[in-house]
Amino acid sequence: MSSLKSLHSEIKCQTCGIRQLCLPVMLADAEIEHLDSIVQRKKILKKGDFLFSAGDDFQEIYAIRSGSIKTYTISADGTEQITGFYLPGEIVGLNAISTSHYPSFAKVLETSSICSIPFEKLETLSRELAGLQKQLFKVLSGEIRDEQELMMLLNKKNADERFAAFLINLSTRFKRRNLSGHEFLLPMTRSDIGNYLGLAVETVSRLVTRFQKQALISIQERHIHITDKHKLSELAGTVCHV
Amino acid sequence: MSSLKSLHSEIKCQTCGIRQLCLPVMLADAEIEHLDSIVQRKKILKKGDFLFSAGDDFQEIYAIRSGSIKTYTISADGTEQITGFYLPGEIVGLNAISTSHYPSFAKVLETSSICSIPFEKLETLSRELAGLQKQLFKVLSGEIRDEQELMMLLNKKNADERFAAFLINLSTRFKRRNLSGHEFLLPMTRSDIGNYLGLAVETVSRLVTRFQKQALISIQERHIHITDKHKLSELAGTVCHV
DNA sequence: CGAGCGTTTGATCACTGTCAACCGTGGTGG
DNA sequence: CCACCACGGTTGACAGTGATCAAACGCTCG
Repeated sequence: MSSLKSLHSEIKCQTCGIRQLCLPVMLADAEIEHLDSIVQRKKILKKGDFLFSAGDDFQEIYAIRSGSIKTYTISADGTEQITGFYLPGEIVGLNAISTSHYPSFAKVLETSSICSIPFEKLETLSRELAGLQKQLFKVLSGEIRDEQELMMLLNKKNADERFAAFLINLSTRFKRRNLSGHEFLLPMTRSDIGNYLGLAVETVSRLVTRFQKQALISIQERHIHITDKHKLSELAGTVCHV
Repeated sequence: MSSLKSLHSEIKCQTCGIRQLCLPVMLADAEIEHLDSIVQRKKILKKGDFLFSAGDDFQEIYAIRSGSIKTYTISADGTEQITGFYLPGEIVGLNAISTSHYPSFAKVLETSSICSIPFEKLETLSRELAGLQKQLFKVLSGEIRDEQELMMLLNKKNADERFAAFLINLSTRFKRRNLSGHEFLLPMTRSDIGNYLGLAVETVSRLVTRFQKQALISIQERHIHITDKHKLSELAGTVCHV
């Protein structure tokens, strides 16, 4: 236990491998120390654990250090709607600020290491550190923007284009984390993908097989290899930057 | 001209009819004066005018005083996607913070009075006024949340439910502005509605006529009267709070 | 080893998009 | 002043994409 604690206390924003993706990105070393002093490391969470549930009191936001999370809401009639997948360096819980209760569930998709940040303290600190405030605004604004892009996707694109866009998006995000953008592990099930993209599981499954036949990708279970990123990007209606 | 100027200078956050919906909501009187000092009143804008276009340098965010705005993006293949409609007291331009360029167009739907707020100054001021910072965070967070709700709508609901939800949403927002929630003017065309909801114009038109036959609403041109809010809410999959 | 979940594949069907035609209105120019 | 056009809106006929229903298979985990 003490060894575990010492292990955790070794984790610091200053030395965190993904700090350039996370809140510290615009801060000087001395400022990062301030931020670090209010960040709490959490235990490692396992698949199926909840970061928070809809209705819980909003106290903190969460930064993913490793692993992945899905957030989803449940509507009156019980249907689940996945609102996002979160990768290392991304912040979860921002949609709770406006109402002081989390409006969604956050479920861990695979063993993950999470930092929790008390939001009141973060607010206070960001009044002292202009760079921190700026970054917070950027993260919030970026999330709005991402969702607007997703809206366009759901409104105007067919199944092929949605799935292609989804894969390209994931690829881009993995790459930004210095992981391969061509070969990675899907953290979510086909069913999750379908739910997120507004498609039936069966449709996603058919897309997987068809995209393989068309030599755009090759998949074994969750392990995906993007073999023709250019065509995939074209399909997605975005420009390929590799 | 001087009379126009004096007219404009009379407009102040302190006495603005919608200040309890807008940024000043959590501020003390003295603090509102600070805010007011950085807010610029703009000329009255007319239908078809642009607040900003995609690609423009991001300098300021805009608060609607009266009238209405639509924001939309244009994708590579030229299709337009409306991302939101904005009513008095709502803030436009927040999705530009993360990239320093507006990612969308903002077009005026009817003669509107708009306040513009230089964002850098607002950022600085919000480091002094905790209430202002809090409200900014809330507005940003609220926008994320609204969009997630919209996502659910686009992903999981059929045409009837989408249109019902759209009307209920508008009704609620008008009511919060002390306008009638039962009778109001739609600021946008059928085509806009369809674009926003991911439906063809023809489908929207058919919905209008069918909802009238079902005695849920009655519409003359843009003038809508919600006659059975309860059933409409049920259809929308939300709970009716009237 | 069995149960349950995740995945795949096939057959069918319906919602909604697309195409087409038409009406009314408002604006423009000859 | 009128003719014309552009635009917003409505209605009908038809077709296609993707949902739904059904069944079967392979993993994983208790």
